[in-house]
Formats: sequence, C-alpha cells, structure tokens
Amino acid sequence: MATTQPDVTLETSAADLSRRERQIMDVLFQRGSASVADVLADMPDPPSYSAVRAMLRTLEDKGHVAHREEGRAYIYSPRVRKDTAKRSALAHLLHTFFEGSTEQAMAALLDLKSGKMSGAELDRVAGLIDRAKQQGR
Amino acid sequence: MATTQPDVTLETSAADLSRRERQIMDVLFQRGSASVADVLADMPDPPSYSAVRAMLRTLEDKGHVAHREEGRAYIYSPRVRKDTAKRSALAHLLHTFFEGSTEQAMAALLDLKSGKMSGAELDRVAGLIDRAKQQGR
DNA sequence: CACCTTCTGCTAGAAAAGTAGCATGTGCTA
DNA sequence: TAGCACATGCTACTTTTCTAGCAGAAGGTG
Repeated sequence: MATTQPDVTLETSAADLSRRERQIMDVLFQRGSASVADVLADMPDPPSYSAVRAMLRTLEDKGHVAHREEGRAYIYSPRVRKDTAKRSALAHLLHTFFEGSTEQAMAALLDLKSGKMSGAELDRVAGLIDRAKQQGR
Repeated sequence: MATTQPDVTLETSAADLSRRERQIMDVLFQRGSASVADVLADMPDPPSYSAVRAMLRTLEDKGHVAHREEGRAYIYSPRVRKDTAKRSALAHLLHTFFEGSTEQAMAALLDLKSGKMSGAELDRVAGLIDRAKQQGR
C-alpha cells in the first residue's frame, strides 16, 4: 500500500527554518510568547542578545512570528496557531520515525513515560480511545 | 546530584544540525538507510546531487551518519539507533508542544488520525494502556 | 574495445546564517 | 538633572551552509 502521502512536505513551517530560527520557534511555541530575554534564556548554547534580536526580526520578516509592545519591550509570539503547529510537528514525526503509524507512536509514547503517568491519566487516555472507537464504528 | 534531566537540551543530535542536514537525517531515519539518490529523491525543494553528497560527507565527519559501500555506491545510515532518535524526538516534541504531558500528546495523536485508525488498531492501543496500568499499580 | 552511465573525490565560490557593537530612546531613581 | 539600566534600530563582519562542476574510477553493453 503506497503510503505516499505528501503530508510531510507541507509542514506549515519548520522545514525551511535555519538551525537558530528553529530553536527560537521551539521556545516560542513552548512559552506561547516571550521577550527577547526569555527566548535567550531558553536557548541551547545561547548566542548573544543581539543575535537573538536579529533572528527574531528575520522571523518576523518571513512571517513566522509577530510582536506586540509591552512596556518598552517587544513580546514575540508565533503566527501559526499552536494547534496547527502541533499537528504538523506530530505528522512529521509520525512520518519520519513511525512509518505513519499512530499505533507505533502511541506505543513509544507509553514506553517513554509510562512509569511517570498516573493511573488517572492512563484512565483518561483509555477514555479517549473508547470515544475514538465509538466514532469509528 | 542534579543530573536532573538533560532530556531536551541534549537531543542526541537534531538540535545542532543545519536545515539541510536535518532534512537529510529525516530521510535517513525514515528509510533506515539510503543512497545519495534516495536521499535526494525524498528531500523537499531538492538541491543538486552534488550538494547532497557534500552534506552527507559533512554529516559523516560530524559523526551523525556512516556509510558502507554497496556495489560502487555509498549507502548511508544514521549512527544513532533509530530507537534512540525516536525517543529524543518524542521527548523534544512533548516538551515543545505538550508541556511534557503524554496525555495531551496522545489526545492530539488520536485527534489527528482517529478517523483513519482501524478498530483493531485502537484495540491494540487500548491493550497497551491496560498493560501500562498493570505495571504502574 | 569504445562508449555511456553512474558513482566518488575534490576545489572553489556564492549565498545565507549567525554574530557583535554602536547609536539612540526612555523610564527610574538617587 | 545626571546617570544607570534596558530596550530597540542599524550596519558591518565572520563563519557556516549550500552549491556547482571538473576529474577520475568502475561497471555494463553493443
């Protein structure tokens, strides 16, 4: 069965970002919105303040982020809705590492954190699956 | 001894790769191993054959990939085990988009593909969750 | 064998990414 | 009001990424 889905190519963003830009977007998605200093604080192998500013400007030019002024500082946030970004990231991961199989991904997820999940949490997830089954029927 | 969690920062790779390098690694993880031509075929906005070769060489220098000769062609493959790569990718995604919550990630996963999952597949996943519950108890 | 195809090894260059630092504006506070 | 703390706007520079293309080796085929 040719699973030849172009779904990955799109990616809504991420695919065409440079290393630093990607790191910045990650921080922004994780925090929702952030000042330059915030971004800097969360970056691996942190560059200079100036460098971050420059890259945020680039990202803004490219349309990936927007800023609003808060006091005298700029607060940046991603322009794609987190939900959309989530979906593409997930889709990309699925394609790259799990042959597109949700089942495999779920298994890996459970394997990664099962020890750390509470019973209640597991119950809720089980509930979600039940609901999916209902709908699919 | 606060070796708390290097989980995200480390990333086993990915974090410090350039755009093209990342794209190549994605192809390699997805296919397991691949010739230059294979990689090229799967890349978005495909560069030249030469360019791909050069980047594979770079990746090899950096230790991210290895090659073996098969006939007169080089077949490249990632040097980190797919499993390890999976884990870090998943961990990173979890941190970036789901506040580290497996539950949220599962929900998103179901939401993304629930329509496309077979009943049997859902059953198997439910089974996995049951098992996790057993263990956690 | 002569030729075509397909692969690698190089080298050199253009383009993009990443960076630093100065100038400037503004609020705060001693 | 003078000075500090922080913020942005720029610009120029260095480094890495990305790319093309030539030369040579090796297999396949008429």
